[in-house]
Amino acid sequence: MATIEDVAKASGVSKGTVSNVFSKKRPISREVAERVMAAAKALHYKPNYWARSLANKETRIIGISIPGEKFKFSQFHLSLLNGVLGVCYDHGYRLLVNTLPPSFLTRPEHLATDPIDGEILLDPESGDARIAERLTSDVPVVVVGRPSPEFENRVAYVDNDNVGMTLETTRYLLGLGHRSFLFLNAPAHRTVADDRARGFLAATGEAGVPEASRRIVYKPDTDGSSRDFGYETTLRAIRESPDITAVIADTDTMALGAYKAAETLGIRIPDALSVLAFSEDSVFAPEFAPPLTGVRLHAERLGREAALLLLERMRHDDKTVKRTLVPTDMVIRSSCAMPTIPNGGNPK
Amino acid sequence: MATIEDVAKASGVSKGTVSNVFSKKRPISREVAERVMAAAKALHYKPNYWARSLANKETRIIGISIPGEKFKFSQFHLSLLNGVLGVCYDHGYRLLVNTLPPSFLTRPEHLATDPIDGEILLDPESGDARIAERLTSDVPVVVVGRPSPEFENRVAYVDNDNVGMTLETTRYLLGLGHRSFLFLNAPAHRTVADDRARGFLAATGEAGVPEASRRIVYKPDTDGSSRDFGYETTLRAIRESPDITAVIADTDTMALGAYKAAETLGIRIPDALSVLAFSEDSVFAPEFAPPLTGVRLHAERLGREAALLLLERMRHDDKTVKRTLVPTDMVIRSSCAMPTIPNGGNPK
DNA sequence: CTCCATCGTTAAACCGGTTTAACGATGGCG
DNA sequence: CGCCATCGTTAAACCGGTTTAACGATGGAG
Repeated sequence: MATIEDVAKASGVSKGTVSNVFSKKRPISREVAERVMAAAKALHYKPNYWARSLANKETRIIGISIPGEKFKFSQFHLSLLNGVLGVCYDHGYRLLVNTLPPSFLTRPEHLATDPIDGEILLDPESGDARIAERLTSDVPVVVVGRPSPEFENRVAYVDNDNVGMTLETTRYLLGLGHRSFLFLNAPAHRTVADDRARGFLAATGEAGVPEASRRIVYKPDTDGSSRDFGYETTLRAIRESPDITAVIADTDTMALGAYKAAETLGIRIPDALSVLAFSEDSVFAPEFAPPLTGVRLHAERLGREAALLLLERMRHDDKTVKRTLVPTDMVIRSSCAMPTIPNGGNPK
Repeated sequence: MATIEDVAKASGVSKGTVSNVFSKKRPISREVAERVMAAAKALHYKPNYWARSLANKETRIIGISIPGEKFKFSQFHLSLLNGVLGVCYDHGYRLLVNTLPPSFLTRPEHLATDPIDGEILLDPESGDARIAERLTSDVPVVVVGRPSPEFENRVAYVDNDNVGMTLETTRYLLGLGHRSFLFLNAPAHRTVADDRARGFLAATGEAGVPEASRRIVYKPDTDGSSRDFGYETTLRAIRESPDITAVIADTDTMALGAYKAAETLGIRIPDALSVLAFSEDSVFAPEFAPPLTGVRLHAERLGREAALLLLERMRHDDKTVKRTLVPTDMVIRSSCAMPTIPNGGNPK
C-alpha cells in the first residue's frame, strides 16, 4: 500500500501538505490540492488508520463489552446492539465487540490499552471488575443497567426503573388476587436481578404475602437455554408447591418454558396459572397461546440512549455522572387472570 | 497514561528492553524483567494498542460488514454473529462491526484503510461493490453467501446449498400435491434470493406447474418488518388467486405474517393452506399453531466456518479460493399437508 | 521604496511502540 | 592466553501519519 511519503514525492510536495489536503485542517491552494489528489488516486493511496489514530489520539471506534466467558448475545442484546449501531452510523463511529477472556488480556504479551475512544458496558454484575478497571483508566464509559452500589455514583449509566417496574407488575398480579408466586429471575450476581427481586419483595411484602410464597429462583450462569430453565424450574416448583398461581419470568423465552411446564402438568393458562414476562421485545409474545402479558423494556432505545450519552461524554470530556432512565410499558394480553383459588396458599 | 519511555527511565533500561519484556520476542534476564515489570505496575503502564498495531502491521481485529444504509441485525445475523464471536474468542481476535455509510467513508477527511486484519462480508448482492473494492486491496476476505458470478471464483465464501435446499423443500410440497404457490423471497438484489428462486422454479418447472402458479414476491428493501410483508403479501395474493395452497416464506417471521393472513381470511393451516419457512433458528417455530415446518440453516455454524476460513487465510496469506457449504436440515412439523383441492389452479 | 502582515508550503519533531545493527561482557575451547 | 560464539542490552531507525515553527513569496499600507 502506498504511503503518504509516496504521494508526496509523486506530486512534488511535502508530507505535511499531503496530510493537509486530506484532513483539510489548513488551507491548501486549489492547484496543489488537485495535483495531490490526482497522485493519490493513481497510487491507490489511503491514509493508514492506525498511524492516524496514533497521531490524533483518537480512533473513532467505540467498544461494547459483555461480561463472562463465551458469552452469547440474546434477543435483548440484539435489539440493544441495533440501537447502538444506529447512533454509531449517524456519528461516524465503528463498533468494536470486545469479548476476549480476561485470561487472554492480562497475559503480558497481550496487555494493552483498548483501541477505542469510549465504551459501553452491558449487564453489570455486583462489584463488576470491568467498571473498577475502567474507572482507573480515562476511557469514557457508560453502563447499561445499574452498577453495583460502590460504583453507582461514579459512573454514568442508562437503565430501566427495574424496581418500579417490578413493583407495578407484581401489584397487578396481587390485584388479580394472586398470593403465591414463582419468580424466575436473571442470574443472581447481576444487579438487574437484585432490583427486580427488591421490587417483587416490596410489593408482596406490603400485601402480606408470607415468605414461603415469595419464591425467587435465579437462572444459573451455565449457559443452558432460558427455555429449559423456565420449563424445569416451573415444573419442579409447582410439583412441590401446587398452590402457586402466578409465574413471573425474566424473558419471554423463559415464559415459554413455563407454558410448556403448565402443559406437561395439565394446568391451563391463565385459568389455573398466570404467567407474565419482562423483556418481551420479540414479535412472538403476542403469538403465545394465550398471548403473553409482559413488559416492554425498549432494548433498542436503551442502546441508543447509552450510545448518545457516551458520545456526549467523549466530546466534552464531561466528568458529570449522568443517568438516563428509559420508561417501561406493561402490555396486558391474556396470560394473567384471577386465580381459581383467590386466597391461594391454603389449597384444599 | 504512562508510555514505554517512562517505564524505561524508571527502571533504568532502554525502550527496546521494555518492549521485549512485554512481547517476549527476545530473551531478557529474569532480574531485568522483574525490575521492568515492577516499574510498569507502579506507573499503571499498558502498551498503546495503536502504536503497536502501527509497528506490527497487525491489529488482531476482524471486521464484519453488512450492506445497506441503516441496516438492522436480524435473528439470523444474531446467530451468525455468535458463531463468529466464538471463534474470535478462541483465537484472541476482536470483532469490528463496520456499518458506516459509503457517503461518509469516501469523504477525503474520512478516507482511510480499515483498521482490520481481515473481513467477513455478509449478505452479498449482485455486483456487490464491497467485494470489488476488497479484491483490489489486500485485506483477506470471506463472504457469507454466494457472491455474484463475476466474483464467485475470485473470493472465498461460506454458504448453504440454497438451490438444493429449495429444490428439496419445493419437491416436498409438490409431493403433497400442491400445484399453486406463493414464494415470499428475500430482497431481489441479494444473491440468496436468486438461488432460492432458481431452486423453486426448477422444482415447479419439472413438475409442470404453470407459470401463473409459480408466484415469487421479493421483499422490498425498505425496512418494513418481515411480518408485515408476509401478512400483506399473502393476504393480497390469496385474495387475487384463491387457488394458492402453499406459501413458502424466507423466514419464520414472514411465515408468521402468512399465518395471520390465513387467520384474517378464515383459512385453516394446514388444511387449506400449507406454510413452510427457511431460516428457522429461533425457539419459536415449534410454538406456532400449528408448529411450523421449515429448514434449519445453521446460522451459527455459518458464522463459525466463515471466521475459521478467514483466520486460515490470514495466517497463511493463502490465495487459494476456498468454499465451504454448510448443510441444511429440513424439519417437518405440522404446517404442511395435502391441499384440499389436490389439483389446485382450477378452483370451483 | 521600505516595512509588515498574510498566505501557502516545508523540514523537522512527534505520537508510542517494534526492530535492526552494533556492542560489551561472559564463557568455552584450542 | 588468545579467539570466537553466545547472550543480554542499547542506540537509532522505522512504522505512517499529524503538527509545529520557520520561511519565502506576495501584496497593501505608509
